[in-house]
Amino acid sequence: MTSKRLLDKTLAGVRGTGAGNIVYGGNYCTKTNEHISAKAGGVLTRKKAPATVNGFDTQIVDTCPLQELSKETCPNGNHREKHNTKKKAIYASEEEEREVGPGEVLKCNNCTHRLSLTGQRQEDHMQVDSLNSLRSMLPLHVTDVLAEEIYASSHIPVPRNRKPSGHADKEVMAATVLTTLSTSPLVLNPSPGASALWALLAGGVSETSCRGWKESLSASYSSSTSGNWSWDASDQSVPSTPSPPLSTDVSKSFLIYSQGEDNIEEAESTHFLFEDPIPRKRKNSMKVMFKCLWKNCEKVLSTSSGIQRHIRTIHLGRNGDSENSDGEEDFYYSEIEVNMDTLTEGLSNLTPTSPTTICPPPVFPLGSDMAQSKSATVINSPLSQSAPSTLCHIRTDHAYQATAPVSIPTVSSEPLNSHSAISVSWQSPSIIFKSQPGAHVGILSSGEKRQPVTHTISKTHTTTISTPKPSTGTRKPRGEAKKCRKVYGMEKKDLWCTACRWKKACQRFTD
DNA sequence: CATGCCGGGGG
DNA sequence: CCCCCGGCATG
Repeated sequence: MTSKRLLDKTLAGVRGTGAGNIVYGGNYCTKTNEHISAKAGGVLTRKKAPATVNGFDTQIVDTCPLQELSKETCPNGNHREKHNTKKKAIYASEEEEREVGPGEVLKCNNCTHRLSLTGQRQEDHMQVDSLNSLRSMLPLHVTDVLAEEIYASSHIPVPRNRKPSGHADKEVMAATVLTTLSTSPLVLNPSPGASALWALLAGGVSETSCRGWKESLSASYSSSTSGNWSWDASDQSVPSTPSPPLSTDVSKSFLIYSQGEDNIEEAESTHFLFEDPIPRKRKNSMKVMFKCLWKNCEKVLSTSSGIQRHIRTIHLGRNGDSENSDGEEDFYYSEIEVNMDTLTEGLSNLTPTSPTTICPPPVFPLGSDMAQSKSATVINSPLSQSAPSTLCHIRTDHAYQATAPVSIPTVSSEPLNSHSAISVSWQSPSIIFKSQPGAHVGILSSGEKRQPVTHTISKTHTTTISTPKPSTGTRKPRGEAKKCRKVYGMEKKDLWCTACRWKKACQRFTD
């Protein structure tokens, strides 16, 4: 390849990376998502993408801050899935995309955000200025892209009123952005390149030269990051195949983590997933990050200064530039070692607790609630988040993962439908997994019974999870509804439903 | 104790 | 299957 070409590629890669983050999150959500992300990514080119799709993406991007974004990703993915066909087609015409070329549109597998270098997205107006400032700090093109992407994708919440004043501020912003970014995309690939990136970030963005970036990026992408898979410009095949990494072995590890629930299935068959993955993933995935401990703030930055700034400006309401801090910020953040994988997961939910944090899931009883966690856990153990109103302590230990397998079986009973896996009741906003309620679940609970609790809830859960085997041992608690016997009375026994007559569980008045 | 059901069993 | 019932768990 010509150097030029290379360059382009690299650039593309960069972009892709940016976008990738988010998408990645999506992946985590579910296996399905992986496809989605890939596809979606393909599609996304703003120009070309169908309005619908676009709209969707855009919306998300614009509207949500990083955290939300991550959440949204999943859903997004779903939607996308729906459109997949379309997308596929689009993807198919890679050529088209290609034509666009690096300069013009960012293409990544991921999608979510592709910006034109030239133009900001309409939505971004508000932040344009900040963006610009950011840009100035970064090396040339790449920077540009990066920044934009970052912005676009993560939308770091920056006080709008706060205008970047001076270099310092800019730096801060940049740092913030980058950091944020780190949470997302880069994280995904714990490749050397990534580290380089990190280093860069930490060091001060502006310093690095384009080249350096490129190099590192390219290196990371080409080699270790199988993850980038999708987006590799050269790799055209990817698009068509939704599931990215599968083909490569590297992907293996990726898969495991990335494909959330679905993995379960796989996991089942392949135990190695759980047993083995941990070590593997750890390899290069640990990173030191700084997490904001402020209540409800899950911000995690890669640099201490960044986090300090964040705290200072966002939480303490001090001036961004006041470089001199009394050190108060120190109280509000902590250093954490983040496992990239985990992070990613977190990304997907990015909820309250930072992505980084993961609380080991409680034991899983068979409770339905747990089930959810199970599923999640099984996969990535993202859910842990739910619990953590407080943060559990950071540093992820995947110990619980070990447990995961156990639960799997249960879960597995579920359908392996595509996305199914996680249906998550976690529907809370944060949800990660996409749940498409429809199909997969459901049925399990059928006759089996009534769970004492509220129907709604129980239903959901029940469905989601495989119902703990009711029959054996545990008898279902008596239903509340009046049964035939009570309703009709012994005298009218003939009116009873057969089940009642047989002394079986009433079929007519089910709870 | 009345119910609701499970686990069996006979036809 | 269809019918029944013993018996246990619950409220």
